[in-house]
Amino acid sequence: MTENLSKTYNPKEFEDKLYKYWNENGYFKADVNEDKEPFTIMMPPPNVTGNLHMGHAINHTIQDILIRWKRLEGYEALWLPGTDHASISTEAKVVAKIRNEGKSKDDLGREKFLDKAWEWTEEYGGNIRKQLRKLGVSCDWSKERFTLDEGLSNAVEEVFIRLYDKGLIYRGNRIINWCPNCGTAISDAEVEHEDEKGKLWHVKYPFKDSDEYVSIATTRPETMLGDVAVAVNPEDERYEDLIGKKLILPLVNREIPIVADDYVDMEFGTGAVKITPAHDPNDFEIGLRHDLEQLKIMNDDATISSLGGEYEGLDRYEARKKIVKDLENQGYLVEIEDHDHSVGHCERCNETIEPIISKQWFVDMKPIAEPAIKAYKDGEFKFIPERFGKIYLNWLENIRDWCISRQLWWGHRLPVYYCKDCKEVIVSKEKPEKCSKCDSNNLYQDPDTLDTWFSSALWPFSTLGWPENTKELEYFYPTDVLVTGYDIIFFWVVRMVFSGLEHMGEIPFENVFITGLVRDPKGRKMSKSLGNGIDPLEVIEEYGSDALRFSLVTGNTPGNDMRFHMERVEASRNFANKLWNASRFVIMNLEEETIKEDKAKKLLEKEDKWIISRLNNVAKEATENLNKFELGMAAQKIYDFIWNEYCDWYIEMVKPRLYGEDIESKNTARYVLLNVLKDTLKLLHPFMPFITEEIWNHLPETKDSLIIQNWPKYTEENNYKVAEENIDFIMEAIRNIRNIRAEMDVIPSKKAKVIFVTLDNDIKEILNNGDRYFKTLASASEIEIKENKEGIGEDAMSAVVDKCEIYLPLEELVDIEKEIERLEKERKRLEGELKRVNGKLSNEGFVNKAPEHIVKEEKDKKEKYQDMMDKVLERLKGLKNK
RNA sequence: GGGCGCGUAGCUCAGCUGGGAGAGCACCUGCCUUACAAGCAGGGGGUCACAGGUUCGAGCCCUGUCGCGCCCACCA
Repeated sequence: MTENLSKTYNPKEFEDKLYKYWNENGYFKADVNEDKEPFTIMMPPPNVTGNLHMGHAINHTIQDILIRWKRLEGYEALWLPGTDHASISTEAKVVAKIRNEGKSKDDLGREKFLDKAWEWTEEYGGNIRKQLRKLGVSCDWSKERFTLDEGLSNAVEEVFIRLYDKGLIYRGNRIINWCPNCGTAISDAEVEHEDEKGKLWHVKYPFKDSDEYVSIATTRPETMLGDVAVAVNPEDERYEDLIGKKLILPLVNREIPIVADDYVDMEFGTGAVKITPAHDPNDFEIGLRHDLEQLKIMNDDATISSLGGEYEGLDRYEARKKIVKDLENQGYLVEIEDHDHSVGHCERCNETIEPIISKQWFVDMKPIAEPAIKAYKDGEFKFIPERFGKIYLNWLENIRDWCISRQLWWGHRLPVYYCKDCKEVIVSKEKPEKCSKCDSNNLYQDPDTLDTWFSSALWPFSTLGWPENTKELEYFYPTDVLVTGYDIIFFWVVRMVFSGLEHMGEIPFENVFITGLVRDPKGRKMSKSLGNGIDPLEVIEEYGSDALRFSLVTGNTPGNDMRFHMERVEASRNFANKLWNASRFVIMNLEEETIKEDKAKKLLEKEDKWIISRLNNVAKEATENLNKFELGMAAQKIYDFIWNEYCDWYIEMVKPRLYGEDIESKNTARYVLLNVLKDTLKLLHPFMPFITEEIWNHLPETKDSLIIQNWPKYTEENNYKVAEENIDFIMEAIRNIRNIRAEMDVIPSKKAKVIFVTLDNDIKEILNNGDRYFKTLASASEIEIKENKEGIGEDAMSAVVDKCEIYLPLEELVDIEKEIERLEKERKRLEGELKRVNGKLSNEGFVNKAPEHIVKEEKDKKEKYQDMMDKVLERLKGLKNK
């Protein structure tokens, strides 16, 4: 006998306490254990200085459910946590901070800036860890990693060097995406394209030696300062004779040639394109083909460079204005057209991206992408849901080289050294003593750092000790599931796959579980700028972690967005409360005397077998759902079982035995109540870890924690089909009696006699031993079983169920009109059913082609409904004759 | 320009390989029945966006239409 639970469910009383208890007892830990199968999840590392939001909440809840479930199933379940240094966003925050102190990055210098950044990281870095604990995440904190820690930094350098040695990393002048605000290059994935209303300016480019001109169109007139040619399609008859001729670039007065290139679309605009190799990716390519000069007319802060002549120093938009005005004044502007086009913005700061030529480091993606494409096509890993595989493939199949150098300080510095004397490039982890080519010791390190995603791409193996061949790496890699949002498939999933294949020779995970976005109640994205974010911690504070978790995984499916409604959290909380009280009931009914399992099993009654059988099947189905990553479905089934079967029916059915005199029957009921509850707690534990553990610890004979119990398994022995059918009949009969009472306004507390009329021996058998069900659950004063209606007055109320009629003779009643109305409703319902069934059965196609068991089902139904219909009609006839 | 998702009860959403339309909330009626009013019992409410097709049978598969949303793209 144990102490009972407190009177009301109050998650605050135990959630934090239990988390500490689990953690301190080492239940979250996983280590190499050859006796067990590993199950591994790598936590997508949140930004080290970030705060918990709903996106984290849903992701981590899903991961925790999977880990807890697998742990219960007996796997060595590793969930490895960590944080990401998030170079660009952390650096931006630190820059803002020192700006508030009146200084700039350059004032401080690199070293002091990094000191500040580490301070910042330490100050804000703990938050996310604490916040995650509130959610109940059962990850192995002893293995926590940070992308900038020593081991991971070593892995990053190792990868850089290996790829460089293989010729897959190179340095070159390319068009990159430049964010003037962040002051760095960014990758294609970090550019967000938005359609904007813009203008298309048509400008005359006159021929050198005639009054004729070519009209070209541009959306960025300021780039004309860097024009070095005009291109036309070689097939274009309009320009056939003009190829090779020279034009004079307006305002600049530079002589530029007309070149022919297939890229030019004859249909668009005038069919002539200005070529600015330093400021447009296509022009860049054309420039290479035609050996054109690259004139970089813009500085890193988006002002016009010294090559821009009189426009030098102007901001890009001021320059645009002035150039348009000047063109107009000088008669070069033909027309201005409205033109919608897509403009790239910095994913971090939303600044308009400037495509600009720049010397950066790149990863040669084609050879690396191919194995990643093949691995997916070969089914080595899969997406849940599958459709995201298309997105993955589409990205990889159209991939361009990855710009990995960033003009930032917070991050992994490139392991690259340059010789000042001979310009030799030396790639090395340590600074070499002298130049390998000219022996000069005049060496300096590349100031740039690597893209944050370069290090997170290695996460699945760098965290396990790579490049060392550790036993952890051997045991836990590849991991089982990655849980992440669809918004970072390109940033991260893709890069982990090709990195895993390249460096480990194996895919990093077998399944990628894609979660949708959690939106606000109106369906908008939660965002800081809208201020519509809902703080998971506040929800936990009010309703408890279990309630939040449960509402995040029910009622939605992988990859689909969901709206967050507090009402749903409340409903989940109510469910927790329901379970809490049911458990209180069980505990308060347990007494000293217990019953041995084998004896109890011999004494099981119908309802005992029924609930055991139902639990058995729910365990089976929920497990099947979990195996298919259908977490919401699994949760729903467990919910329904607890509330609609265990609470609403089993507990109620068993009450008379608990309050009765038959000790053995009483003890058997206690045995079943307790053991079904225990298994139920195990099933629910992954979803609602706190409440289930708390209840578990209050149950007798539960020495160890729930978190390390065994997951319930389906057994044939616990499958009681007949008991299920019997109890189904009883429930159906009770529902009918209740319905009569409710519809006919018979006060429920008032006891009434119930008469069953049946010729069916099985039903007689069920009823003979079952009057206690009807006495408590249907408020029957007594029940009588007859084989015919003799002696039952027409003024009794009645219902018809399968193979049985039910009568409630009530003296003071009876509103016959109302009773007729009720029976008419039933007649209509049966009529509908019969029509449908008869329709099917009279269809030759159906009878001949449908599977046999389906046809038989329909025939059985027909018989049943017809029988019920006959009885209803007979009753109606009798009533109407009165 | 290409790709994808969604449209089911008043609201938010489930519905697995095609075989009698579900849940939660809201609503109506009656209950403070010694686990739970965060509850119990009963009830109303749906041409599954529309139109075709395949099939004995379609919410589910195919084609098209309409509406909403998302992603990708080097449209000067």
